[in-house]
Amino acid sequence: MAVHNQNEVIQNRKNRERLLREETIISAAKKLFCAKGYMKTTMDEIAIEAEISKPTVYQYFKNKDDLYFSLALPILQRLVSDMENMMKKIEAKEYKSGADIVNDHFETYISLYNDDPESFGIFMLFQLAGTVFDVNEEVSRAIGSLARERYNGMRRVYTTAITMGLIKDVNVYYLVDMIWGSFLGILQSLGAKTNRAGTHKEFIPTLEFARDLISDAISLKGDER
Amino acid sequence: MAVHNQNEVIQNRKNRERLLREETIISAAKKLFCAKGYMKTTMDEIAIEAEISKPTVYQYFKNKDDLYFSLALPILQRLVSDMENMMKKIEAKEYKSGADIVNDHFETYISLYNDDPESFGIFMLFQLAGTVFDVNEEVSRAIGSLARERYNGMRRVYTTAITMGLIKDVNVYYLVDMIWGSFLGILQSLGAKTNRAGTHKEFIPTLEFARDLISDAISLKGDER
DNA sequence: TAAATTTTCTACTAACAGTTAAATTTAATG
DNA sequence: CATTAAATTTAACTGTTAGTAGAAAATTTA
Repeated sequence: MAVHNQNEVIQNRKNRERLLREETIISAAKKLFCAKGYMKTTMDEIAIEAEISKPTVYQYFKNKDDLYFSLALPILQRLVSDMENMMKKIEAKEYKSGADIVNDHFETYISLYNDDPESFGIFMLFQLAGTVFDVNEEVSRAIGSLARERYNGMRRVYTTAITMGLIKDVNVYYLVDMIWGSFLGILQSLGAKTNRAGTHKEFIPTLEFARDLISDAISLKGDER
Repeated sequence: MAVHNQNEVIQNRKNRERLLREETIISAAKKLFCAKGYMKTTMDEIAIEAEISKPTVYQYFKNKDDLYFSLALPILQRLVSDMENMMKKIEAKEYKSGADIVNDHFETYISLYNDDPESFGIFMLFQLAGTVFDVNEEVSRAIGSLARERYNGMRRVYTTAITMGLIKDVNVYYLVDMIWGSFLGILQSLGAKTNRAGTHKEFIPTLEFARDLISDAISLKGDER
């Protein structure tokens, strides 16, 4: 009993240490990828930055792409938890209008981006990069399933909003796609214009414009309720 | 005189041959990049596909990135010429409503994408790929200046539409950004979902949804004119 | 036909992702 | 303290591929 317990405790510590080292590698990789770009960063450099040897890096990550796209996973995890929050809020009838919901929806995107623009950029790239990278099947599946979860959840939020009479009876598939697409595209096109994502915040007014336009278009006016 | 003439003729033929070979390389590169992706396509393969040797490829293109992004240039050229057409149409007062303009605007994007989804994908990637690729300064500048030209032109189209009383007095900077962004983002997010850009056309209804929503939001209603 | 010029190709280098296996360290156990 | 087991390092290695230098071939000019 005592021994079994001790084993467990040791195992726990080892797992913790493993996670810690994984984080060390990820943070070293992120620093270098962001500073020098994917192509110019070598696995040897990442190992040195993480203060370990190269073969150890490969014990934690299958290959360079795997490591790169692992940086995008926390973004998706937060997207899912943001969605769950919105779900709770609408079920608790905390939203008083369609505009409330759309505002919240955009707000979660903006704060997510602001908190970690670099990872967000990698996440965006991942969606486009099928033809460019040799993406690890496992990472790809993980990202895909989280994205689906989030997407289904957001659709449910808007469906509920329709049944509650907060917004017009629009096709929620298209609506959710359009909101996400607008955000992505605006970020991307303005990032390209300033030629460095994250340095300028010029996309905020455009996002607000888009948000208000969409929110206006789907909100039920006084005489329509 | 005769000799000079001959020189000229020969020079012309040489230029023609050079362009032809360049096209052969581009078309070989495109075929392979699209089939196997950027990473898995080697310069040797491209050379073989183009029926020349590798150093010859490098006589025509500085490096692999240069070759890759050269595929995106025709897309931008067409974007500019589409813009010029819309400019002519609005100056000739051929647009009868704001919806006409927005429809046309989206339509040019859609047909551009349909005509060559692969190149369009590369073009999209270019905007995001600053941190990934070692982009040639020259190509980068060329793309940047064409994009700016197009963007300024589209803004003028909408400004004219406002003065003509076809649409509401909105901020045209934001409007043009939003339309482009919506298109990009919707394409991108649905491409990610089906996991292969260009194979499915599922984004069309979402685009139509976005188009109608935007067009509705900026159009002057009967009682507002 | 011979010299000059341009184009192309053979054969190479340098860099880097990813691996292997033996040596070393670190920690757990009796 | 000695033994066992696990993880890490060392250091060398393989294989691939972007990019190049210099020879060879083709073409143009005289």
